[in-house]
Amino acid sequence: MPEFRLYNSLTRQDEPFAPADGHTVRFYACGPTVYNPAHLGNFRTFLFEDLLRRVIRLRGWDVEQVMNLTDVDDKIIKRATEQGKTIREVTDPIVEIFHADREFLRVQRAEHYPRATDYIAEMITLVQRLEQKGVAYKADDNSVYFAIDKFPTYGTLSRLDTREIKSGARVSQDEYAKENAQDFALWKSAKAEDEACEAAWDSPWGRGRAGWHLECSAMAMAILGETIDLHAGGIDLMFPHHEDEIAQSEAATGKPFARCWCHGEFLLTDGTKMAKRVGNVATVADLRANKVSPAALRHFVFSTHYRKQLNLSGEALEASQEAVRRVGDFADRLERELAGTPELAQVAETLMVEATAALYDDLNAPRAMAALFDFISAANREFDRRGSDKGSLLRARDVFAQVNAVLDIIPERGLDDATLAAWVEEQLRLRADARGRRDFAAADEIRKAIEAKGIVIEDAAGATRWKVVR
RNA sequence: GGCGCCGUCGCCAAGUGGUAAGGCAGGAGACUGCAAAUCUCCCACCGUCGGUUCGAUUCCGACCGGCGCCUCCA
Repeated sequence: MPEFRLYNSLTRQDEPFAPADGHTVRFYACGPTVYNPAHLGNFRTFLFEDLLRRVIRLRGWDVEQVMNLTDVDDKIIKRATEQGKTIREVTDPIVEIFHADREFLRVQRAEHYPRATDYIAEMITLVQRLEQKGVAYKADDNSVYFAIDKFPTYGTLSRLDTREIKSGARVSQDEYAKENAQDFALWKSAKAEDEACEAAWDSPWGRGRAGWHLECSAMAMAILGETIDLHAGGIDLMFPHHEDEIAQSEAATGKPFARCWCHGEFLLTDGTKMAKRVGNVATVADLRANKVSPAALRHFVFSTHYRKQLNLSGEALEASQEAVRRVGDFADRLERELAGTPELAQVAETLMVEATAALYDDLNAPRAMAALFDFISAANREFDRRGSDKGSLLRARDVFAQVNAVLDIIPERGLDDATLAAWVEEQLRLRADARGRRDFAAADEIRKAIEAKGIVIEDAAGATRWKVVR
């Protein structure tokens, strides 16, 4: 079995990866802040994490994955205040949308989706541990901060020299309570609006709420343990979020927080980062409105390596839509065929070897997909030769299923509409009659009528097949 | 100012020190009544300029162009 390798942001190198216990990968992925439906940029990261999860399972390991839901932060409080709601009333519907979108894009369910507000006690305990270690201090504003100069290795992940953060960087001017501009909040004292929307809790430092960075450390350690195998997220989280997670966690436990860090690159639109502030976001709702299939989006995302920026365009999406159509047609054929040639088994082995080699090589999905398309061509060729080897067919099905269990890019079938189906079958009977009479004009008329309903027909040797294409 | 990434066929995109995967689009055939699907064949010398090397798209340097992080952020 080929070695499973991942690029570790911590060492900036490809490294062999295996779970510490040799069995279960303890995996933490930073999740969404639930004040707005996640956009496709967010989902690119979740798709990359889905790929990672599925490849880990292909490799034979179990996964215990945590994805947090940040359900208390400035933006949520702002929205709650504007709408006169509690933060829970703001976040609950968004959490539902997140899961619906997630399912739509076939992102597998993680084992845990902890909400930050359900782990306040763990966060308070963590802050207390940090106070005991002397790396946290309470400021005049009743907030608690982490003193980064008490944590000498601060900056290791992002390689940002704190002394160099100057000209281009904007440092918030209003947080004067901090001893050092780089210190970050562990616990924020409550303001009136926080109380109004139920975003404040009791603590040893008075009413307040946990800082954003703290939740990930607290929940990761509470659910997965003090040293986890894998921590993933978008590249933008590397600094300061992940840097701060490392500082908090390791200062408290004295142990490494995550053995391997993985960061996914951005999705761009029109050449710039997809972000609400830029106003170029696209969502799963847009995808649905434009009838882009989830399989096509997955193909599109996986056609570029996860550590490379990817530009979203209608053209690229259409190419993926078409590519995935081919995969779907082949999947149908694989089901339909009764046997293959002996060579088909060999072709399947090649796919298995090449796809796993690519996937285990730092999740090289583009290469795995190339292997898949090579396989589809070769297998089609073998089927055209009309063999009678049952075993090779079964092997081809098995390997195709294994690769697709990772990529999951077979487009969904058209909606089951019994009335429409009956109508199509009736039309096809009429058409068959017309063709039998060699009345091709009439046959073509019928085909046109069927195609007008978004259905394409294929005259095969025995019968005529049809499928919904839109 | 600091840190980092990228520039490969019309579009998307892998990859390697010894003359470039795959997808989409396109062209020519086969099959078909015609289509559709499928098959066959065709379709790039890797941003520019230097350097290292027997040999570089692949290493080094400079330059040009694009993007990101350093602030909430997937």
